[in-house]
Amino acid sequence: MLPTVLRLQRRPQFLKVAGTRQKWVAPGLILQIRRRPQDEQNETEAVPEGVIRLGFTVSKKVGNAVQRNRARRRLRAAAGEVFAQHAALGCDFVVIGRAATLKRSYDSLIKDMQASLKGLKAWREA
RNA sequence: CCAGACGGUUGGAUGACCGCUGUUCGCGAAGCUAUAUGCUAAUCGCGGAGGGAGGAAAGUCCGGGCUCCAUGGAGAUACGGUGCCGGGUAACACCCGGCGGGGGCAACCCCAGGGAAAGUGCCACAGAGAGUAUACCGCCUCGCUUGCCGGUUUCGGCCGGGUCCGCGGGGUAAGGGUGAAAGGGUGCGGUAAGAGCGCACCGCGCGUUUGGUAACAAACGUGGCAAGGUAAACCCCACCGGGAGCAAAACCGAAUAGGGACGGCAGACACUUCGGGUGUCAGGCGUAUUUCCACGCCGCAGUCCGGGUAGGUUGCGUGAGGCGUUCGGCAACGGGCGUCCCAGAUGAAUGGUCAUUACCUGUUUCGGCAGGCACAGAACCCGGCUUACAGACCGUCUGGCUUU
RNA sequence: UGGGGCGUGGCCAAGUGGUAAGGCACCGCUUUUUGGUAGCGGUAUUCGCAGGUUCGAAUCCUGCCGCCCCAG
Repeated sequence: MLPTVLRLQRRPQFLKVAGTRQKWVAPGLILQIRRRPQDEQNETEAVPEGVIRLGFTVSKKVGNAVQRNRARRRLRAAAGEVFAQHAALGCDFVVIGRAATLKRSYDSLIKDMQASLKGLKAWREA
């Protein structure tokens, strides 16, 4: 049974993840992580236990709208393969696209993602 | 064949695996009920079918639809916009046809193209003079003085001439020079020299006639040159414009706090602006429970109502719609008939990966190999404009060369 | 979506129709034993890009490009 993967949908959620200052920079992407504390359940946005939440950010530095869309789609496809299998439970992630995301091959992108999870000690064997 | 002008179409293809998001159908969950072999507005899951970025989706420069706000009607002022004429259109700053001006051998292209005899302003430098024109050089004429020439002489001068120089008065605007621009141009006549002073042609203004719906054009007559440029300087004239925007707007509506209504329970005293408020004691609640003390909070507990936040739903795609055909029109476009339904997201889908292939470039041992494959992503919708764009294809026309 | 502003030497910038000030920086010279200071001289501008109006445009008009800010 694979864990549920939800999407981050609000700007404050993204800011919370960025506020932890925990990140890993890979050639094809940047990964930010926030481990949700247990006592967050009594807040308004209660999230069930063991759920992985994921958000994507691609800034205007990457290129025009077409290039930004393409970068986000490649990251989303790669994350769909990696995160449900190997990401630590109960964490929020933000994946940031870089200019190299467009040029980098798909295999390298997946390896970048796996290395980032291991680097942040959020790797979980399937 | 080469060079060019104009108009239009298109914006790679196929397959495999894994996904995303609407629509629709079926089943199930779930919910409701009269508990049955019933029902389905919304929600979730599974399966089937079918749909899923553009010519510019872009810039947000114009014009509309739609929604709300304001507004009794009409007008004026201010502000902003538009600006040859006619037509098209829901409307436009758009489009079509025509006129005028400019460019090109031509096809064809470009033009904010109303008013400068209503007024104001500006026209640097240069130049004599820059807007009631001017007079520096020059040209002509008149006068004077000196020199000069001729005559005469009593040798002091006098008379005449007026080529040269100078001074003064007048005439002139042809020539020189300055400038972006010097107050019509060329020629002939004319004159002391000149000048629209006169004449011819051209240009310009005015009038009439003819053609044209009109802009305008042509012809004839006439004026005798007056009226420099600039309105993308102020301005004048004509016409148009209420404001804001789908994060508009409508509906549903949690928690918390606050507001109101209802009846129930609830005390006394003091002060007071007599609605109520404040203080003391009493009372209630909380600190697991009970009693006392202490502390904190306070009218208590309940039912209902309205506004309204988060959030959700609608707005939201049948439309000034696409395609085909026919009729009218030079055309833009309009009418008729037939046919089709064609994206709907909201941290935002429309894809990811791989393979084959088309095309282009380089290289080649002619087997291949390497690289590239434009501009660019809907966000309420529509009509335009502007800007970006690798290539491919089609049609019409112009000039040149060659051949027949 | 709506609104506003800016773009001038390498940097900061003035100039609102008449041919682009000033300061810092840079280079050279003088002064000084040397360096600094001080003084003198010099360099470099398609005025963001393109078109138009005008005799003439950084300036006026139109269309683009880039950057910044504000409101929701």
